[in-house]
Amino acid sequence: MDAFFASVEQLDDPGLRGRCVLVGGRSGRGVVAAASYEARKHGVSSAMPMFQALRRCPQAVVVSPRRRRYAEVSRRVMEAMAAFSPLVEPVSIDEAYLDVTGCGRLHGPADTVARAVKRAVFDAVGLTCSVGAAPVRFLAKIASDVEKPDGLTVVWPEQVEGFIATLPIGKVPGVGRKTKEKLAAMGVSFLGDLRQWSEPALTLRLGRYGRRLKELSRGIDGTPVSVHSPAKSVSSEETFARDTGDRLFLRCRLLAHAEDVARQLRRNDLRARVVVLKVKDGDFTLHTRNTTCPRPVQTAGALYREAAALLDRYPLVKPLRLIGLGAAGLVPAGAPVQGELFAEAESRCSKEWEEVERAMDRITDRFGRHAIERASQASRKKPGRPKAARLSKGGRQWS
DNA sequence: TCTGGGGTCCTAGGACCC
DNA sequence: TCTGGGGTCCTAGGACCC
Repeated sequence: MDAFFASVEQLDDPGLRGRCVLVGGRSGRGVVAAASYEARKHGVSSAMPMFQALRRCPQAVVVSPRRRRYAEVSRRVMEAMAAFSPLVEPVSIDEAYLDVTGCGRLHGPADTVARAVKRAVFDAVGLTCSVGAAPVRFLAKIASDVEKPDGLTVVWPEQVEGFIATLPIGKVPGVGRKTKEKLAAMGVSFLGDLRQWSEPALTLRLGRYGRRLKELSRGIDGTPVSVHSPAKSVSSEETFARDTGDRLFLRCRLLAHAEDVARQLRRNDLRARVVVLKVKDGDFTLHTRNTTCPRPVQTAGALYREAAALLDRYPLVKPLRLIGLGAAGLVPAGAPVQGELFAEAESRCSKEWEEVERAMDRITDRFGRHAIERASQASRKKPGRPKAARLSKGGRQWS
């Protein structure tokens, strides 16, 4: 999709059409999640710090992201694509691969299909997208980027060799800043340049990815378009308005993230074997600490206990910029557990807490995010001492 | 005035097992 | 008699993607 989040905002609010729109946090420490094409003309791009973007484009309207809305539009886009082939692989909220191998008799040649897909997407959601078509997956992706917005680029089989010969190496998916630097030092500027290099030489310098690049340079990409890929991890994190070393505050935020992650686990009927604590120092160095649980956990309480223990063992030499909690080693919630090996009482206790948290989900779904909170979470959005928990007289507002 | 949040995959060392 | 070979799991960091 073209400038997806920004385009959705312009779609929903006609007052934003034709204007510079930046979607992202406005807290001073945020970055641009999406910039409308009007804003891009002023040198703004996504992932740019918001303050920089606003310096380049002071007239821009900053809009907070509405993830739910984008997810809804995304779902309809994916459905529109599914009409062409059962093989649709969403790779992110605004991008998907479509395998139309063997659909020629039904839909016609590649450019015809591509045009039809663009039309179907526009009819479904009223937004433009850019489509790339090629004999192999990675070239289709690169092609989709050639002409934007509202682009359509086909790399026909007989064009593949020429396309690769002059393709800047940095355009290849997986070649980022570091790899590009390494390759530049080797005298490689275009994907085609890799033809001079032997696979062992590339593997020596780039590891497993060297072999992959060698194949790509020959136009070979065996990666299939696969529909089903279950999540391997879920997480929740936040960057603070100001760096902090306040352990009480950090623990409190950790609990909030534990609740968020637990909600995701429940929604997807999963448990986690691994709990990850993520912290970023004021100087941007990132650290993770993880622990493998004796049996998979699902409740916020259990996630929090593990993460808090990791945090307690983490020496806070410098104040932290970010804290996050992740869950990995995901297993289906119904998967068998060697329950008998654990104390009966402990098992019953965690079962009861799972029930409590599911009840909290139902209340949250119905009455909103802050309809119910743990007492320890009330009034704890900033560093400092917690205020006392309270219960209002009518009993309608619980903290 | 200060660089998000959510992911995936790879690497590498150490513990441990047979 | 101075220490193999193959495997898995765990942990931490890093590159990369949208």
